[in-house]
Amino acid sequence: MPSVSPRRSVAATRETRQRILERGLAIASAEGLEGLTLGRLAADMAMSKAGVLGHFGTKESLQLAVVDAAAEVFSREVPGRVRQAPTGLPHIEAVCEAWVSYLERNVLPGGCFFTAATAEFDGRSGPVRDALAGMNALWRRDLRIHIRRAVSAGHLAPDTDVDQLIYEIVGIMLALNHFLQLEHDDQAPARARRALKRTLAGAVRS
Amino acid sequence: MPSVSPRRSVAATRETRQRILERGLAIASAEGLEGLTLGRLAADMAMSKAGVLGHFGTKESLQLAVVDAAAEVFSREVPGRVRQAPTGLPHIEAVCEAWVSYLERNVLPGGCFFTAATAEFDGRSGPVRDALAGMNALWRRDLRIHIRRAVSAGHLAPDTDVDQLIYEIVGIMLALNHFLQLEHDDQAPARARRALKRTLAGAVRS
DNA sequence: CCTACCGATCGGTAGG
DNA sequence: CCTACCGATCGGTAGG
Repeated sequence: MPSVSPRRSVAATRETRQRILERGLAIASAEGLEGLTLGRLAADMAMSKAGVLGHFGTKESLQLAVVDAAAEVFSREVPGRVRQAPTGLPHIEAVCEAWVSYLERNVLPGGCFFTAATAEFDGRSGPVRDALAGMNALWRRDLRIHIRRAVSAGHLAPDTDVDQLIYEIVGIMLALNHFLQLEHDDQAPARARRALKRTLAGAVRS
Repeated sequence: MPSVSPRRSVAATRETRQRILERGLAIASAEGLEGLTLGRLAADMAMSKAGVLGHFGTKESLQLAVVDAAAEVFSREVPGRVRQAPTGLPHIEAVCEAWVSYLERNVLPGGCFFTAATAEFDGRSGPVRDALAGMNALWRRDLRIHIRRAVSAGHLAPDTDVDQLIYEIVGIMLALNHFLQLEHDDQAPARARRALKRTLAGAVRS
């Protein structure tokens, strides 16, 4: 007979942890990953600071967990929505459209978490910065694979500068987040789509 | 006979204030405008917190003064360097080149102050956010004027979508700052120049 | 420009 | 998961 019946079941604990992370991600997207304080998060959750901290140990662990939670949301909302798209250029177009749509729908109150957190931490050092850089690198790697496939399939020109194309796509997305968050410019998604169309058209095999 | 001989001359006080702002701008570009704390700034300046605060009154006033100082540096380094460029497309090209060069030379340790501060404050409200939004709007207005002149001069196509062009240029610059700060990618300036060339070429009168 | 404070909040710990 | 703390730091003030 196992010594069970803890105060809270493992499942309930895990659920609380997930709720904390969802709230933390929303706060961090709008107010920054450093602005996400234990006191603020605890107040939002109607918990004590110690209760929140108990799930993570340190603030840095909380920040790393929020980065992971952000990656999960992004994966679900962008690559996760286009798995059915045909390989090559159609897949790239679908990924870009899902990305624009993700920002357009304001899934997180502060826009793209990674854009905000990266700008916040790019001048620092440590595990959080490294985790953010790693996520950015992973995402670029994903893009790179799909662009290469589009070249192999003959959709894009054989001399396509893959890193140049990634650079330009990232710029279009950074601008979209910028104009949405700072100017609340509802024409920004249309501009992003136009810019993406023009940029991809310039790389199409002629 | 005026009651003069204060402890410090007006000129010396102004100079100290300027030194504080220069240091504050460097800190803020790397660690954020909120991460610029009075204690940190005072320690860097080998002054007391009260000594620093005396020049500004409140932290918010310090932040607003840093925003103004950033605008002065940017004006000097970008538009200030291309006043001799001929009106129209050559002026736009010169401005973009000065902008890339400004980021390439790492004038501020954390890259573009406005990019970092805008990302930090775009989800908030208040005078600092408003000042940053105003500076962004001023700069876009400047770009818009030069693009319109290039259209009038017949350098750019008459049906040029001015705001679309601004959007794409801003995206290229945001990406430049992103890849420089996060990846220390020394190929990023070349990519920015290539993207600018392609984008402007697409708008040239055919 | 300084010293000497203030209340509030920070991340974190002890103990239950 | 809580209460009750801790030392450090925050922005800011008083008084000189």
